[in-house]
Amino acid sequence: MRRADAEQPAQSGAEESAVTLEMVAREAGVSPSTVSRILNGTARVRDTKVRAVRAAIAKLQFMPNNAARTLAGGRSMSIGVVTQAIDSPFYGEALAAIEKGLLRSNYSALFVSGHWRESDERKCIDHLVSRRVDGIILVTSCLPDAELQRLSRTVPLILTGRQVEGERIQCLDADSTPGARLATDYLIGQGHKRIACIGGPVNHPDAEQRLDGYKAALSAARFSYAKQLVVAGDYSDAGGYAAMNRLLDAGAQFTAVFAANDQMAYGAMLALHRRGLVVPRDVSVVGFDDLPTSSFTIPPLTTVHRGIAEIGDSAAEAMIELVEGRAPRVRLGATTLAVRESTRPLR
Amino acid sequence: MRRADAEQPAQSGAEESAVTLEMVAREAGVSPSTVSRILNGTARVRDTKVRAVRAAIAKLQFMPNNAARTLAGGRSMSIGVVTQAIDSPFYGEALAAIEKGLLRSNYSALFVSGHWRESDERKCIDHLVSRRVDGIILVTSCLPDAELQRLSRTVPLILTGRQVEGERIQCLDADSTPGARLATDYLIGQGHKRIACIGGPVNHPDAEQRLDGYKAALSAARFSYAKQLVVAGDYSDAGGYAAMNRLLDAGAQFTAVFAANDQMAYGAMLALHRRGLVVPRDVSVVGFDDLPTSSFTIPPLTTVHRGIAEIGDSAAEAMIELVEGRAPRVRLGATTLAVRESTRPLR
DNA sequence: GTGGAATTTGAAACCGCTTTCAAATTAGCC
DNA sequence: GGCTAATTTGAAAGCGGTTTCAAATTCCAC
Repeated sequence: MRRADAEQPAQSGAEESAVTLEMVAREAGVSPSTVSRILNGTARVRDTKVRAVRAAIAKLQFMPNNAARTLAGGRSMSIGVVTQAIDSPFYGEALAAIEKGLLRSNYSALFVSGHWRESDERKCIDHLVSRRVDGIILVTSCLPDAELQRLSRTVPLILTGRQVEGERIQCLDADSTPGARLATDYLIGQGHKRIACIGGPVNHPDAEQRLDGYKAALSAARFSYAKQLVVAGDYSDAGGYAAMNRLLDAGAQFTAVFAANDQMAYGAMLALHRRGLVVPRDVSVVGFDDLPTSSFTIPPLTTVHRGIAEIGDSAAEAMIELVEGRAPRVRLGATTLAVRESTRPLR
Repeated sequence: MRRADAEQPAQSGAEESAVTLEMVAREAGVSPSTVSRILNGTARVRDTKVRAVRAAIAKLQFMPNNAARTLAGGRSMSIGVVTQAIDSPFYGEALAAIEKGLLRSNYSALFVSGHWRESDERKCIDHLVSRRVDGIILVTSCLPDAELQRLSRTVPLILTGRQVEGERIQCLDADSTPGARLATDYLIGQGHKRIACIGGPVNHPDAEQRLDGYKAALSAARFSYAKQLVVAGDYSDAGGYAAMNRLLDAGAQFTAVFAANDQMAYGAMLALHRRGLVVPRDVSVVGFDDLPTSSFTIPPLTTVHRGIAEIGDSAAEAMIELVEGRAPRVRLGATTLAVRESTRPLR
C-alpha cells in the first residue's frame, strides 16, 4: 500500500520511449548508416566500430523498429498463413510446424482463419496484403484458381492440398487419393467386403480425392460401389457422429468404415459405442490424418499418416526459398498407414 | 513447354508495384492529408471530396501500407499473443477466440509459442516488441513476475492463469482452484472415497491451483491426503498415460481419478483400458478444461468446463479497452462441471 | 614518399503514411 | 456588403530505418 516517493512526475501508464538506431549511432560515435550496415551485415565495417556499436546496442537495449525496416527495406520479414480454423487439431499441428520453420530464418508468421467461407478468406488475405507480408502460405483455400493466380502477382504463394498453375505459386502436392486408397486397400486385405465411407464436405477438392481413393480401391477389388454405404460429413467429430447414425438408422450393413478424417472417425466410434457396437470387434474403423490424439483414443485409431508437421515444415522451407529468390525444391514423404487397434481381420 | 513470346522484358516474378496514398490523392485531385483524414476519420471533409476519394480508392484498388501507418502513427494495430504450444487443443480454442475478438476492432493477432521454456518465451516477446505490437496477451507465461512487470513498462499486458501486480498489467483471473474443488467434490458426492489425482507439471502455478482444489475438497470431506494417490503429469496425453501406469504399477487403490486436464484424462483412460479396466464401471475419471473433443471420447468425459473461448474473448476485449485507454472491466463466467459418462456413483 | 586502387564511412534522399500549423474557404451576423 | 468566426484544406515536417553516392581513409606497390 506504499506509494512511490515520486518527485519526478508520475507519468501514469507511460511507455518508455523507444531507443532508435540514431541514438545508438550517437552513443557509438558513428553514423546511422554504419549501424544499419552492422545490423544487416550489408557491408564490412572496421572492427573497432563494430565493437563500439555492439556495446552501444547492448547498453541502450536497442531493438530495431520493424515498421521502419519494412517501410525502408521493402520487406516485412513476415509470412501470412491462411488456415480455415486455427483451433482444429489438424491445423494446429501444421501451424506449429510452419511457425518453427519460419522462425529458423527469422521470418515470423501471421496466422489468420477463413472459416471455410470465401468472403472471410478474402478479407483475411486483404489484411495480410495490407500488412505487406513477403509471402502467403495457404494451408487450404476456398478461393477459385483464377483469384489465387491474380493474387500471386502481388505476393508469392505456397499452396497445400491443391494444384494451381502459376509462376509464383508453389503447390505442395499433398494428393489425398493414394492415402485413401491405402486405407481402403488395407480393410479389403483384412477380409472386409462391406466397407462404409464417411466422406468430407461435398465439393471439397480434398474430400473428393479421399472419396476417389476409396472408390479406386473398391473397384480394384472388383467390389461394387454401394451408394447407401457412403455418407457425407463435415470433418468434425459431431459430423462423424451424425453420419454414422444416419448409416445405422438406414440399416446399412457393413463391417468396416473408412472416415475421411480422424475427427469424424472419433465421432463415428462414439456413435457405434452408443449402440453397443464394439470397435473393432463388430466394426473396424480407419481414419485419415493421424492427429496426435489418435494414438490415445479408445481403441487407438488405425489411420492414414501423412506427417502434417512435415507438410508445415516443407511449406515454410519452400516459402523461404521462394522469397529469397531461389527455386524451391519440394519433396514430401509418402503417406503411410498407422495400424493400431481400431481394425481387425474379418474371420 | 511453350515459352512466353516476351518482347517486353520478362520481369520474371515481378511484383505489381503497390498503389500509394499519394497516387490516390492525385487521382482524386486532393492532397494526401485529405485522403488520410478520410481513411481514418480524423477530421470532417467536404462530401464531394469524400466521394471523389472513395472512387479513386476503388478504381486504383488502394490498400494502405501498414508499415507506413505504424511508423507514422505510432500504433501497429496488432496484438502479440503468447502461448506455449499453438498446437495444443486448449490453446487452439483460446487463440481462435482471441483472433475473432481482436478482428472485431480491426486489430490483428501475432501468435507465438514459448514451448514452456523461459528462453524461448523471452525470444518470442522480444520479437513482438520489435514488431511494435500495441499490447501482449500472455495466455500463460513461464516468466517470473519481475520480468513481466518490467515488460509492462514497454507494452501493456493481459495475463491469464496468473496474478501479477502492475499498472499496465491486467490479469484475467482464471483461478483453477474452485474448478478442481468442484470436480473432486463431485466425485466425493458420488460416494468415492479413494480418489487419485494426476497433476500438472510441478512448479506450475496453474497446476498447483488444481492440486490445491483437489486437496481442499479432500480435507473438507475429512479424507486424508494420500501421497501415493497423487502423481505428476505434463498436461499431455502421453503424460497422462504414463502417470496412470505409474499409479497402477505401484498398486495404488482407487475408484476415481481427477486429471488436471482433459488430455491427461484421455491418456489415463487408455492406460486403464489397456489393463482391462472399464471407465466408469471400475474407475471414474474427471478431467479439466472441457476440450471440444471431450464430448466425443469413449466414454464422453466428465470434466470441468471453464469456457476457454470465453477466456480468449475476454482477453481480446480487455486488451482493446486497455490500448484504447479505457479501463477494462473483466468478468469471467463461473466454472461448471460438465457431467458426462466417465463417472458413476459408487455402490 | 607517392599515386592509384580498394576499402570504409557519412550525408542525404527516400519508403508511405500521419499530423501539425497556417492558409484558404465558407458561413454567420449585423 | 463587410467583418469575424468556424470550417475545410494543403504544405511540410516527421516516424526510424535502408541505400545510394561521393568523400575520406587506408592499403599497397613502386
